[in-house]
Amino acid sequence: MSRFDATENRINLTHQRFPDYPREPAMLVRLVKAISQHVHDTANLVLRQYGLNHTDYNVLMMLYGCQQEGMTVTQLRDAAAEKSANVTRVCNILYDRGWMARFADPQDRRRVLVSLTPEGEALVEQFLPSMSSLLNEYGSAFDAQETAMLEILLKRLLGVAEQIERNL
Amino acid sequence: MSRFDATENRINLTHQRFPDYPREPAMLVRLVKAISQHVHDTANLVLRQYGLNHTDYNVLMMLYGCQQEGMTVTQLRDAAAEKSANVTRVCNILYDRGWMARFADPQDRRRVLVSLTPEGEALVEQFLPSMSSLLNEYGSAFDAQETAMLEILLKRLLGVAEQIERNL
DNA sequence: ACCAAATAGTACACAAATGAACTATTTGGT
DNA sequence: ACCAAATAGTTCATTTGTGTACTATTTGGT
Repeated sequence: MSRFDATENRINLTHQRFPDYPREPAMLVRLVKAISQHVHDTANLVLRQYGLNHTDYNVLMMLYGCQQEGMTVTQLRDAAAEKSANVTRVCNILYDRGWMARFADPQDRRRVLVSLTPEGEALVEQFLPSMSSLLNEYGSAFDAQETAMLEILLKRLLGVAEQIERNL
Repeated sequence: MSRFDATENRINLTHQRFPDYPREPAMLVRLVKAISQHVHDTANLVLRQYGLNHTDYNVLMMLYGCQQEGMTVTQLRDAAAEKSANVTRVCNILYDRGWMARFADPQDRRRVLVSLTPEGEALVEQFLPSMSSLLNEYGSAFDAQETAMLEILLKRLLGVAEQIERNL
């Protein structure tokens, strides 16, 4: 019995009490929230042994997957889907631990470029097996076709969510 | 051009550098995170006029959709998918504002039962139109079949995520 | 009946996230 | 050329979220 049943029952009853409350999107949004929380919590458990948390990991992975010599903090903010102030906070931590390098962008003096240090690269490659295993477990929920379908549907939902936020 | 493209490019490159890093589930997990964040941010904007934030809303909705006279804090924790300490924190706020009632459970002296006050019910019904509109906008991304498919797939992913966490 | 283990909810210290303000720099319009 | 508006990144105060410890109560095994 999933804990989500409790959530679902509440949503169904809300829809009955207030018929304009749209059951389906409410469910989707709650499911997304619950999954995100679980992933976050589990990732935190896995990453603890490396002295990291999920947010650190997200930022590090975006740096690892960067093909230029460095990326701006704004690029990192977008890729990691974190607020600017939080990116700065996490970057400070990573920098203090020697995993991140910072240098001025010669093309725009407002900008700071950030990249992984060799120690940072080594750290990432240290935790990548564990995190890959975890991700594979999530992926095991679906076959290839379902995975592709889900990616398409989620991308669409994200597109709409981004649009809604822009229009506010 | 979605900001998610930046994320996707980093994931693709990471997969090239480290082929065991599973591109598909990494994408799914990142999409879920991004959507959750957008929903959270937008909900906060919408709810601000009522003096509420997204977490408050989530808790209130679980209370509104409760058919018994009250629910235990543990039930609320499960339904709202929040940590116990956070539920207590939010309940304190709602209680202080007169939106929530608290009383002892006659059947188990460890338990506290919580429910909406009439003012709390009125508050919920005040913001329900706005939040319903927002949810309908998210739902507009899909037709009925896609919605049903997405709900099924996300429920499965949540089931796996819950299982993984239990096994740790 | 007794007692260890489990449970319920809260307090509290701390971590993580965020909004707003800020300074420096760049851009775009006149 | 000038300047207002926009941008980049950081700081900082505050809010939000969480892990752990705690007390009281209940459960389950002997």
